[in-house]
Amino acid sequence: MLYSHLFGKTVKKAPADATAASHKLLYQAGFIRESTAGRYFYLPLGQRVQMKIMNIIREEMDRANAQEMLTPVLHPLSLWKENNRHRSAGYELMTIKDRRDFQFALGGTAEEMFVDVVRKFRPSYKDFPFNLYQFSIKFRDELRARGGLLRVREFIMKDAYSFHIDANDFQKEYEKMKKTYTRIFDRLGLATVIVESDNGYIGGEYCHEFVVDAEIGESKYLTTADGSYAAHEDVAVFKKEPKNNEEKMKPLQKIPAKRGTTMEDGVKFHQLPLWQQIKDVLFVDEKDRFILALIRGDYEVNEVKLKHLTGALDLRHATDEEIRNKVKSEPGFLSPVGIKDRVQSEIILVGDQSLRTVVNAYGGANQLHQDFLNINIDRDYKPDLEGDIALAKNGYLSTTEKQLIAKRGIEVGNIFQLGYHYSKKMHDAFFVDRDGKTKPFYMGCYGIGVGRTLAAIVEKYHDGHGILWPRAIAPFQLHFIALNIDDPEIQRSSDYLYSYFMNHGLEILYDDRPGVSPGEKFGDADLIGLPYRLIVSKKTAGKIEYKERAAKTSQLKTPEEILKSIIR
RNA sequence: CGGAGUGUAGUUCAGAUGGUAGAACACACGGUUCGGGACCGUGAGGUCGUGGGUUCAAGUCCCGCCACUCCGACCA
Repeated sequence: MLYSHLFGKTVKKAPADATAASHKLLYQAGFIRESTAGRYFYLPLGQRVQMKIMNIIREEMDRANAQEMLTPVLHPLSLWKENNRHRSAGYELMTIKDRRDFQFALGGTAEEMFVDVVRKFRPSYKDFPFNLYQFSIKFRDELRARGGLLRVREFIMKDAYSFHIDANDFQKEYEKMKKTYTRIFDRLGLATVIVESDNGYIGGEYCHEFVVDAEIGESKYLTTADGSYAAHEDVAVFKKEPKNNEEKMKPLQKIPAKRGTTMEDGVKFHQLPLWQQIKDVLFVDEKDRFILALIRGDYEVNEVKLKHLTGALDLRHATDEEIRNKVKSEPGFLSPVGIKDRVQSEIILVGDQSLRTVVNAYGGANQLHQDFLNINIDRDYKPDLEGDIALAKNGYLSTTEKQLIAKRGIEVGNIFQLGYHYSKKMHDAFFVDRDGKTKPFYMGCYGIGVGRTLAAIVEKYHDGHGILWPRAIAPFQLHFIALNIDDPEIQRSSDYLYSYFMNHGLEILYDDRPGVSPGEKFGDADLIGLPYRLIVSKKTAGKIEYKERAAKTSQLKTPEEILKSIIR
């Protein structure tokens, strides 16, 4: 490729509001441009990288016997309605109508489509298992796009869906995909952590994220130093050590308490530890039920766990007005004790197991400036539901007594167990088994965000001057700079070398621009970040200056020597 | 959804108190330079996000809308 013909050029300044390194560099180096928020043009350089990433994913998926196909981007909305997912995913699902008023969803993920195409064949048990995948544009109506390619509203995703006759068979595929993904990210130069996580609106019972460690990432997870445990904050569990269980229960006492409304105010007023306080967080779900989450004072409520325990799809915090008028309590003084007698509408008391690690707890008394002392579970209140609704944090102990470390990372891929989540809800999603009976098929799905992976690579591979592309995905291998190209002799030899390397199958970007200063050409080469830089000038005297992007020094070599060091 | 902020040339920004739209970079042409983002000259490029209002006069003041960015989505 002649640089002089390359569409998209480097610029000195990145947009003022770009904060992510990958965003700035991909912009400055001419790989991407924004269309509207969260929708990007991939310029020729960017698209070359994207294609290379896709090809690596494709090779590894094919190696794992998955089969590539393609589904329409517009999904009939009726399909999404079969399992009511248009509602649960409604907040980020986009819909569109054609001229006949036929409604479509702009696909954000394609489980329904793949179930639909599979059931068209009325499969037999003999046809299983199989794994189908595609690369296609996915639409997510994100509340907020962020960090260049890191969180966007439109992107290419590799999504795969596997179909099985039972859980056993699926389990093998799940493990195979874990290995395949690790191989893929390995080849892309990314070290990934496999993190247990929440299925969210995709559904199913368990799943894992592939996370690249990075401060800029949005995925919060907890891990142990030895890596034996890694789980997303949404699902991470930890040990809730007993506090004062040996203490004797004292009688419940109501006392005046002129204090502020924070947990800290309670600690100061009563001169008692934070952990002895009961934290009461009132939520309202999508059915307008009140949900009072109860937890030991030094812990925080994990909303994802709370949703799972209560079956709520959507939670929001109750307003002060609701606490006063509907629950007949007082912000900052909520208490499970006697609260059911106050509320007319439905209220569900959800207790965290940590409540059982304390006796004689204290907290509000559902009235302004009134507190209870010596509150005891079972005696003074009884949760309707009890379980784990606590948020794991840095420094807590894992269930195996190891320190948990909180980290952030970029979620570049994930694998989901779907089980019967779709096949039981959608009609005809079955196969005919050996015994002649129809049974729902068992599913899994597996996704990789291509653009986000690209951004994650840049986050990992850059320095103060620009990008350092790993060779496997660099848009070109060689950045060939001709200085003094106005000299016909140099022009002739550069042109010759350009074809020489091309003819040897190397991808080469030839900076043939006349009248551009050396400094500018070097700057552009560093910014674009191809793995090898070659220079020809008056000074190189028949040889070529060779330098690897990350290296400090260069050597003079012959074309043959360069070929040898590059084609390893 | 809440809070904060920003919309002026392709980009980064400047345009106190209202009075004929500016710079730098980038771009085009000419010339000089030529191993770490050189320089001189000339030139082209803007419905000041959008709609309304106040005013003799609005980029500037007021109101609505739109777009975009950042923070938060949590302790009752």
